Amino acid sequence: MARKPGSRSDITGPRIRAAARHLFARHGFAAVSMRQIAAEVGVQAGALYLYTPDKETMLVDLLRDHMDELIAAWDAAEPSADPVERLEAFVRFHIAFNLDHAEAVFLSYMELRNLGPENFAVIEGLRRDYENRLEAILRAGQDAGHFAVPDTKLATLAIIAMLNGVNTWYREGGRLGRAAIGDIYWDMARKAVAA
Amino acid sequence: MARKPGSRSDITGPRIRAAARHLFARHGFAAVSMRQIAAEVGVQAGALYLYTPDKETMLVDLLRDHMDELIAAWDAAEPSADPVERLEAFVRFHIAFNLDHAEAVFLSYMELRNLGPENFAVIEGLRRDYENRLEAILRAGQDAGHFAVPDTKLATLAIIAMLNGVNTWYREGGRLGRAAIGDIYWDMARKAVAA
DNA sequence: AGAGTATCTGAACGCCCGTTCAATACAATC
DNA sequence: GATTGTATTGAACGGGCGTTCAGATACTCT
Repeated sequence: MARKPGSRSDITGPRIRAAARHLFARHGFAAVSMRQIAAEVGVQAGALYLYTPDKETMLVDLLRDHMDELIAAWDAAEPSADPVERLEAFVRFHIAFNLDHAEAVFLSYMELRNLGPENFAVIEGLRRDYENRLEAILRAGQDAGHFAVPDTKLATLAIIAMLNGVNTWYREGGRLGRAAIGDIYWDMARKAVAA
Repeated sequence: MARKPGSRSDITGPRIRAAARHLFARHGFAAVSMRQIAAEVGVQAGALYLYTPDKETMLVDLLRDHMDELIAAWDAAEPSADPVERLEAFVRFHIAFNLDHAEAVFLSYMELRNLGPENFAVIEGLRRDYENRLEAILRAGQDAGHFAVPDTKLATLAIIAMLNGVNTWYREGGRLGRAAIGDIYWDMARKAVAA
């Protein structure tokens, strides 16, 4: 046997990425073998190397694509210029996006330590880019007198950490729907930075 | 060679636990081999099995001991009966304890997925015990009219997630000392749940 | 129909894994 | 100083790891 009927790289490629993302998120990067990923896709391990030079590159590509998508989605949202409304939009956006990309979010926070220094720096830089967008909102609101935070950078990190927490407990079909969760977290975030 | 000079189980045991905690936190449970842990301690891999039946038990013992210590430390603190003062004490306690046990905290959040179902349930139960202590504070403050949270359980999880965030960026000798960090997070937490 | 290219297999490479265990050197006790 | 119990080695077990590559099959284009 060799090439399989119906095989096409633009089908197999995404399937490999999805399988890797799923398995890495579920069991951890180090605990998942190339053979397991291949089995999930239905190919032999050797075939993976048509799509990635090595295992670590597979991970860093997943992380970078996720961070790029996150930043692009927020930039595309283009909410109101008012800092308070912007903050509300950010809170709701962040929760919704993270719930829609739970596996990639999990990976982005858990598997950074499996990256070499240069790959680590790339992902860390993208994360900072995203954080800076929230920090700019807080600073603008502070300057306009709507917010009063003791430390802008810490408030940024505190809000993001708080919002990220949703992913650890949210289950589809649970007590609260996504809209209700957005309402609740917006209430807490708003008050936390209120003047 | 066999038994080594000066060898005693009450010395080697803690050294093995410390090495495992350190290496698991740094590289991840699955990425660390028994031989690496043994090398860090200065023994052969086989010697580890005098101290643990297997690798997973090593991890779950670390996690359970950490959670037990966390809960015992908070219960020993016995702060004021006033909900607002209790919440302030909790915020400062949680940050301080987590910074003092950064590796174990990291493990407790990252490596649960490497546990079998029964071990997972044990650690998850201890975590819930701890969360319930904060939830009780919030409920008491709510009943007394000092707090106004839209959802007590979510407020509990939101505050803990926010406080846990400190561990991801804190570095010894950084811009802010621990006391200042406690002040800043207490300010935000207080306002987030304020009536 | 035939050539060329894209896709995948299957076997192999050297290496490391978690775990077991008989042998053995030291410590503790008397 | 002899004896008993404790702590450890070092080798071995079967198996899985990431990665490479020659060969084989399926599509695509002319």
